[in-house]
Amino acid sequence: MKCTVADVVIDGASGSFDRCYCYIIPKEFLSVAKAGCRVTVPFGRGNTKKQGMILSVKVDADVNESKIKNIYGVTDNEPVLSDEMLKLCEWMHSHIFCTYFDAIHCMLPVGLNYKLENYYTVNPEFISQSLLNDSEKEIFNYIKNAGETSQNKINKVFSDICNALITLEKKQAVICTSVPNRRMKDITRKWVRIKNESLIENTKLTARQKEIADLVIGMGSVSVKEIQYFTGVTVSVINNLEQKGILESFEKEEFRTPYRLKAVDNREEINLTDEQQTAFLGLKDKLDSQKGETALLYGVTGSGKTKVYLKLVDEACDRGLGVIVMVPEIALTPQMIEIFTNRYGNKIAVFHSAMSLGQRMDEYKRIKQGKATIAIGTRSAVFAPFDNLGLIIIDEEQEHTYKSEKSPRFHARDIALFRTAYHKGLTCLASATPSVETYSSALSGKYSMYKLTKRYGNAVLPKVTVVDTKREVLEGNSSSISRELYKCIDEELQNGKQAILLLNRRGHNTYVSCPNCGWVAKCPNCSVSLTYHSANGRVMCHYCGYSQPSPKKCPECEGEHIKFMGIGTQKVEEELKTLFPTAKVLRLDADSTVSRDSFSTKLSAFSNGEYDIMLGTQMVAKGLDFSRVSLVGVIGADMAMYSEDYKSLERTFSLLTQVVGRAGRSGSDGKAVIQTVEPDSNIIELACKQDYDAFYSEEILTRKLTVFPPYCDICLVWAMSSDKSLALSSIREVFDSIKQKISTEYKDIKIIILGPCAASVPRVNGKYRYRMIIKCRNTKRFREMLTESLADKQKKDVSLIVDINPETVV
DNA sequence: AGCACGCCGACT
DNA sequence: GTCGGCGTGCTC
Repeated sequence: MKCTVADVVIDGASGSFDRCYCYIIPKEFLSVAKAGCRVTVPFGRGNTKKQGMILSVKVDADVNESKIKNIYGVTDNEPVLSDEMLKLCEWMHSHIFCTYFDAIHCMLPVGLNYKLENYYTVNPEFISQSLLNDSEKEIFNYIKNAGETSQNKINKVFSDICNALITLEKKQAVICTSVPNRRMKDITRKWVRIKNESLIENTKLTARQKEIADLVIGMGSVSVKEIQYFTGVTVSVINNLEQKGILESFEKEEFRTPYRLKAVDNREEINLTDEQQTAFLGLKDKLDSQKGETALLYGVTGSGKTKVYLKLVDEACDRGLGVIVMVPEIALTPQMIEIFTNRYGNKIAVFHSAMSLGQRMDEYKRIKQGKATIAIGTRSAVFAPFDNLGLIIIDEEQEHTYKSEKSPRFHARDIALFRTAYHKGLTCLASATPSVETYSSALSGKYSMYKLTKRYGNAVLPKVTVVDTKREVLEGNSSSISRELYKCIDEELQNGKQAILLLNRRGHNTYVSCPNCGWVAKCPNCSVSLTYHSANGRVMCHYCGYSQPSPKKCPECEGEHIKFMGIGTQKVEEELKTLFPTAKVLRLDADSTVSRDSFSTKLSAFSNGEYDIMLGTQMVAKGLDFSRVSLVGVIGADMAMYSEDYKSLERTFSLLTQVVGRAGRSGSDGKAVIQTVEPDSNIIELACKQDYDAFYSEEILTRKLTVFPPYCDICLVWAMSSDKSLALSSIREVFDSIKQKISTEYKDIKIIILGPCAASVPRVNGKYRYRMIIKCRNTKRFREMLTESLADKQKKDVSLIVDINPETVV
C-alpha cells in the first residue's frame, strides 16, 4: 500500500539501535509532520511512548503495513531543525559516533527540550474496584481525588509502588497520557539560612547537625554546595535540619541578571597597518569567493588580530550574513566580548555555559528572528541557528576547550568547517601558536594563510630569565619561589605594580602522605591520590568529588608527622604570604572559584588594583590584559613536558609563548621568569624567541616519525564498567573483532592498534576503565568497519565510548 | 534501555 | 498442570 512515511530517530536510543525507523504519518498530521519536527512515537514491543525527530519524509512510499506503526503525535508546528542541522546530525552521528539525539541536544536550546511525562486520571467507566489489590486501591483513590496527576508526584507520595501504576493502567482503571513537558526552569541553587535559632538549644542534634547549624549561624546564609564543600556532609543532614524547623531553604538564581545591550551600531573607524590590511583584504576575498573555504590568520601575540576580525565582521554584516565568533573560555575573555558589544550592541547574542536557560532561549530566539546577527561565545556557540551563516571566527584555535569531553565528543573546528562548507562561507582560524594539525593544513594549501608578524607599536619582547630549579634546591632554596623570582616580585611590589604567577595544571596537586610508612591518602572510588585543600582542611578527589577531613595521624602506623607534598596553588599561596607578608594575593583556580561569577568579580578586583599578586593555573595565561602587570612568573614549566601525551610539547610551547607575549605588552619594562628543571630545553628557548616556525618544523618531524596527527587520526575506544573483568572482556571483544575485520573484508584499511590496556586512571567513580588507541584515517570505510565491530558488543552494565581525535591520549 | 517471549524449576 | 524466575533478542 502507498502512504506518506517519516524516517524518525528516537531519543534515548543507544548503540546499534540508534538508527532511523520508518513510521506512517496519519492523514491528520500530514500538514504539520515535516523533516525537522519532533514527534511522539510508539517504540518496541511494549509500544512505549518515545520522543523522536523526523529526519525525512517520503510521500507515496510503498510500505509493508503490517510492520510499520503510526506516529502518535507531532510536537512542533513547524520544524525546529533546518535542513543544514539535519544534515549535521547525520554527519555527527556517523563521524563522531554519538547518538542522533546527542547531536540534536547541541542544536536546540535546553528550554526547548521536552521531556515526556506521564499524567494519570481515573477511567470514569471503571467500576469494579474489587479487581484491585489494596495498594492499587489506595493509589486509585488518590488519583480519583487529586484529578490529573503526574507520575512524578505519585511516585513522591507513594514511595513503594513498583508497577502498580502499570497494572492499574492494564486493568483499565486509570488512563495515562504522555505530555511533552516544557522545562523552562532556570538553574537555581539551593541556599539555607537559620529559621529558628532557639530550637538549636532545645532540640537534640547529632554532631554533624550541630556542626552545620553553627556554620550557618556563622555565615548568615550559605549555599548547600558550599556547606558540602566545607564539611563533606551529604544533603540529608541539611534536609533533616530543615525538617526539624531549624533551617529554611530558598532558591537563589545562580547566574547574573541578564545584561542589557544598547541598540548601537558604533562602528568607529579602524585603522589597519599595511600588514593587517593585506590580511584583511585576503580574508575578505575568501569570504566573497563563496566556495566554503578555511583560512588561518596566523599572527604573533600583540599583532592586532582583533582589529582584523572586526573589519571582517563588518564586511559579513554588510552582506547580511550571520557571524559566529568563538572564544576558548568566556570568563577569560571579557575584553573580547566588551569590544564586540561596544561595537555592535544588541546585534550580539552571547552563548556560554554560565547563562541561565531563559537567557539562552532568548538568545536563540533573537537569532532565529534575525534580531541578532553576530553570535559570540564558547564551544556551544558554533551551533547558533543562523540560516544565512557567512563567517565563523575561531580565536586561539589550538585551545583544548574547543573539543567536547563528553558526548557528543565534537571539535568545534570540525563543526565550523561543516557549517561554512554548507553555507559556502568562511571559517577563519586564528592564533599565535596554531595547532600543528592546522598549521600543516595551511602549509599544504588546504587552508589559505595570512600572517601578521609585527607586534603592536613594535613592542619589544620582555626580558626573560630562565631559572634552573634543580640548582636552586642544591643551593639551599627548597621553596617553590626561586631567589630570582623573589627579587623580581619584590621589585614589582616596591614600584606599586602587579605580578602574575602561573602554575602548571599538573603541578597543582598536593598529596597527603606519611613519611614513616609511606602511606598516601587515596580515593576509595578512583585509582588516584586525594588532593589536599587548605581552604577547608580536607582531602578531596578531583575525579569523583569524594572528600574526607585531612588525617592528623597516619591511619596505618599512627605516625604523627603527616606530610603535604607537591606544589599546589594553595601551598604556593602560603609561601607567598610568608615571603611577602604585606602583599595581597589572589588565588585563581578551579577550587577557589566555587561559583562562576565570583571569577569575573575577582578578575576585575585584580584589575582595579585590589590585589598585588595573582596566582593561578594555566587559565590566567589567556587573553587578559592588565596594564599594571609587568612581571609574569612560571613556577615549574616542566610538568606538561613530562606528560607522555603527544600534545604536551605543543601545549607547553603555546603556554610559554602566551606568557612571554603577555609580559611584553606593558612596554619596555616587561619581565618574565620561567622556573624549570630543564633550563636548556629547546622549547623554552623557542618560546622566549616567539619562534613558532622553528617549533613547528621540529614538532612535525616528531609527529611523522611517531605517527601522530596530522599524519593520522586517533580513535580512542573506551570500555567502562563497575565489573572489572566485564570491562576488559568487552574491550578485548572489540579488539578481536577489529583484528579479524582488517585481515578479511577490510584488508584495504591501514591502521595501527595499540592496546587494549587499562586507562592511566584505571578506576573512576567505581568504574573500571580500559581503552585502546587506533591510529587510522577517519574515512567512510574505517567508520563502517568500526561501527560493525562495535555492533552488539554494547551489553548491559558496560559502556563503550568512541572518541575521535581526543585532546589527550593518556 | 525496556519489554515480551520462552524455557525450566517449584508449587497447588 | 501452572505460576513465575530470568536468559535472549528485537525495536519501523
